Amino acid sequence: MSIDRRSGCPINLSLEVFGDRWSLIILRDMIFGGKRHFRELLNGSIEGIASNILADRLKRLMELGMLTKADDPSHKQKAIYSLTEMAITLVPILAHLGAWGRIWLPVSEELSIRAELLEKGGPPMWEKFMDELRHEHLGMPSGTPPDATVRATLQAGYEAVVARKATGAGCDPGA
Amino acid sequence: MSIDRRSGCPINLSLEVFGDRWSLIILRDMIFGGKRHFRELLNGSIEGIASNILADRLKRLMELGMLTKADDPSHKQKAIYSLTEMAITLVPILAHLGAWGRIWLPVSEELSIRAELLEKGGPPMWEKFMDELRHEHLGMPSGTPPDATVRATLQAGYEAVVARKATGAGCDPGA
DNA sequence: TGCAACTGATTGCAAAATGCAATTGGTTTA
DNA sequence: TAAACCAATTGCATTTTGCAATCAGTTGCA
Repeated sequence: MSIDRRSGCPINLSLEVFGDRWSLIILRDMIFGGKRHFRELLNGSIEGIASNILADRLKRLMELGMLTKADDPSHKQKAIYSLTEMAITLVPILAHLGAWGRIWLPVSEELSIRAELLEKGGPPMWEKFMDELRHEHLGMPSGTPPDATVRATLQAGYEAVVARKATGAGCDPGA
Repeated sequence: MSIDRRSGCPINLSLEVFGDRWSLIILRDMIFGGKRHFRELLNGSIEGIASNILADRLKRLMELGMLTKADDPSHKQKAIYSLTEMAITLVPILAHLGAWGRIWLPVSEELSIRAELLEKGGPPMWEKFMDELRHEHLGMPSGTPPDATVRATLQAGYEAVVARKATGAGCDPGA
């Protein structure tokens, strides 16, 4: 399950890191969903990852230097997974990937609003988001108040769409 | 082998399109290598794809709308594969992926020079490259002379590295 | 103290994907 | 007419995946 090294081409090597069905999903949930624990990733993923696959990919991503693991002081069995700088710099790629998917694939509105906001925010927003992730995961200092984070902005956009769709679907008593 | 639709998330859907070991390699060889025929892709790929996998992925990429196939007028059995606009717009993602891989993974110098040049060229170079691909694959008009193409620039960079490494390795009779 | 719920995993097993070599039916070239 | 070339396809062994059940240890609560 380690790297193959079929060739030294950067695209090939990148593909060997996350060219599978689950690795990037896990990183997405950690980056955009703020998930740090095994259970959060297991139960929180809408795609429904199996626990053995999750365990395997977490191990693999650690071996590849994308994640680190630490004990959670609040619970002797709890582990906290952290993104490394290597994983944090994936943000622009995820932003592009989301933008591409939004154009060409049958995305759902509520799940693509984050991609839309991130695309509109452009590189400055990505940089801000990466700084927030460095603060959260690497303990770097941060100048952003907790209520003005990029993640909170994206989450608010998501919730606005969900709320609007709920009323639009006939749940609004005034309609 | 068609799309799963585990969720409507743009990143997930993108992953279902090329979240495997070979699809993006094939697209890379078509985009950067100018490969259009089955044999070119089969024998030209340094990673060594098997013919059944190649056939399967070409079929799948056609079903997904990333490629089209046409008869080659020069040979009744020859098929020409063309990129669609959907595939051409992958160029910025490939550029980012190459840049990321170049930083974090053990890339080889000769295979990463293209990624370096593409990164240095930035979005203007990517746009020019996409226009060239539209000309080649979609028959759009082009204002770029054949010797000043982005692909030719990248290829020249590659060959310069190969030549330098060959002399540096002791093949230079004057050394 | 006892027990259920929760922690990060591991195991067994069937199904699917992969990689390899050989082969297919047809076309072109020498 | 024979050899080389064309885009695949087939058979088969190996590997990976996905699912359900299970594991041993920890915590919170009655």
